[in-house]
Amino acid sequence: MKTPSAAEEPRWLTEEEQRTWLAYVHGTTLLDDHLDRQLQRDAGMPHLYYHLLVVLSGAPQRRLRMTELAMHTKITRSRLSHAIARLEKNGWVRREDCPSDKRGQFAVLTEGGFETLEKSAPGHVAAVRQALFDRLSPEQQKALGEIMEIIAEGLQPKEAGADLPWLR
Amino acid sequence: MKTPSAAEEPRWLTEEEQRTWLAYVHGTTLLDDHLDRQLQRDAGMPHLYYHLLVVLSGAPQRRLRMTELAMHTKITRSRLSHAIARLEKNGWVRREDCPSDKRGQFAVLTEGGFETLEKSAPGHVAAVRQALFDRLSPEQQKALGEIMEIIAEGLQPKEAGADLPWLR
DNA sequence: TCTCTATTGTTCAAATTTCAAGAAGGGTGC
DNA sequence: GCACCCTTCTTGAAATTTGAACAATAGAGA
Repeated sequence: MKTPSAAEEPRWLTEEEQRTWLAYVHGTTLLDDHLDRQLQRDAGMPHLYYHLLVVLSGAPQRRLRMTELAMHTKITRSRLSHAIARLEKNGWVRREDCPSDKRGQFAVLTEGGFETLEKSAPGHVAAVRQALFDRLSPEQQKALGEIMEIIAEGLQPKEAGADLPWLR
Repeated sequence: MKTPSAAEEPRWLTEEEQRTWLAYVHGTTLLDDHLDRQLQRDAGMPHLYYHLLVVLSGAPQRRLRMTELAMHTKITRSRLSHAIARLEKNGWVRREDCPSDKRGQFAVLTEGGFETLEKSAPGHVAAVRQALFDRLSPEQQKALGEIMEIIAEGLQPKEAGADLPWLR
């Protein structure tokens, strides 16, 4: 008979799981750092900020409500508020009031923001290629996509009350 | 004849590559956030700090030179200095002078730090399992480990002059 | 020994992120 | 209209991270 569930010995990671997890932490830490530096150097902003511009550039009329943008980028609205404020100072984004909801704000990619994006996109793509795609076989690329989609989906449960960053 | 290489059209990501990359960004962003919150709630520290304790606990005599610890965790010495200072305030780590190199410092896991680790480890492992391993097939786990090792290796070139965080 | 360069680790200030709180509008039921 | 709760977004302070500069020591070579 086993001990009560509250005192159950946790299922530790196997050695192979530990290796996998450590590789995950190392790989993501190094890649984050690498892209943040590359973009800070070549575009004057960290990766997240660059990604915000990318998402805006692909949205209808290059604009998105704050909460939607937070949702698309998987971050909190607070973090987004600060980030947009900074991008606004750079002249790369401007805010616009939402006509149908007086609480709402649009983040709009400016022409200057778009140009900055165009200038820095080649370097960024090259960095992602060099660090990631150029090193992986087609099978590994496919696997990585599937794996990351599973992880992302798992952390965004559909149920009400889920702890999602953009609802905090 | 093609245009000079400096003006070469960059190799943009294919649609599938874009999906993979977006999934990567989403998955890692959400998982980072998830673990930081879980550990902040249950152990009173972010994931990196927890990981520092883990690495120290596995080192000989539960101690490591600062630069070694930075190397093991893929971060800069500056970041590590701040982190260790905070962990020291918590009583989870202490510093010790290195007898053979007067510049050197050891970060040493204290008994209190070890106990904190023991208390929070089950919850952390459970979170990693739930978010990652429980959702992936054995093949996917294997693939993820291999992929992340490739990425990590690629970002740590052996050549002199490489831009490694712990040498900055 | 002396000099020059490299390594080690820290520090300050600026930038970013987190967290808790709050202002303001929307929407429902009465 | 009003009371109530929810959503939207922002704000300020604390925590963390980055980047540059620095002091101290190590190590190599003349």
